[in-house]
Amino acid sequence: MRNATNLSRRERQIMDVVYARGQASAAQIRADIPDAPSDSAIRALLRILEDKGFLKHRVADCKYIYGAVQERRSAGKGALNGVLRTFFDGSAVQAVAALLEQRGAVSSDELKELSDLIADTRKKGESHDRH
Amino acid sequence: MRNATNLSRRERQIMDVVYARGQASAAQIRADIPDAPSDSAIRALLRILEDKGFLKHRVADCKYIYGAVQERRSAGKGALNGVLRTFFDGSAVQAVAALLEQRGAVSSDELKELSDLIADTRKKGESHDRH
DNA sequence: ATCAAGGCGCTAAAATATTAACACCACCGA
DNA sequence: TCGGTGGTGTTAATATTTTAGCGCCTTGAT
Repeated sequence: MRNATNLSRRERQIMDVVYARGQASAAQIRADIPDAPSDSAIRALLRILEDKGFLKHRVADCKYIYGAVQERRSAGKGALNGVLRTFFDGSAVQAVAALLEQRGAVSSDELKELSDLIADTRKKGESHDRH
Repeated sequence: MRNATNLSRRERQIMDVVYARGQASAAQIRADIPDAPSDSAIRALLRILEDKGFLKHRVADCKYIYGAVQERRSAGKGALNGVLRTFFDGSAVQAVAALLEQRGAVSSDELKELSDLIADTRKKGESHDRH
């Protein structure tokens, strides 16, 4: 019961909302879950997730504001790698291809950014090799 | 109880194995789950997933071989988009950046492929715009 | 001061998910 | 023929998850 793959359905829903929003109160989380249960049910889950070490809270304006313990970007990398492993044979190229083939999913501005990003990375890789 | 986000923990583990392998027997699935329960437990889950419409099976060599109903690539796109939404503000660029910044995650050959892929996509986008 | 509203934790009940035990069948080798 | 092995389904027990109810506290308005 340590890593994120062992979360129950409701626990996952809540973690997803917290990550998507950055941080959130119980009421906000409830609002973002389509078939959400009662307020106290949400709060019970929040306490459980805090016990398990996935969430932490701070008090602001007399409310608990919850945030994830693991950084968003780091959790995102983990999730991304999981998807790559399960659906794309671990291949970033295949995954990006799938993304690009969805018409309109990536704008031409974004394509330019991607292009630059990869060019930069290649440049750095070369200099690193030389070194 | 219709879409993939509503699966229980075991159900998810099994679907992941099936997608990762393409198709699998009960025994193979069991082998790929680290803390797997008994054989009959796995088979019970498999029948449940089939009832729910996520899996189908065929008989080969006196065994049931399970495969996903939704195509791998399509399910992969769904999963990818979910991760983008939750962790990367829906931005493909951010996600690819996260991927690239993991040292060694993407080889220089792969970088070249990505570069070509994006160049192609940009080219097609242009011609489509003109049309 | 009193009352309502909104937040919180605790707890036990209800609902689900997970599991193993058992029964059945086909095949194979002794 | 007679086990043993390796498949399968069904079922009922067990464990976990999910939930609402209740009581407490604080705040703000009457």
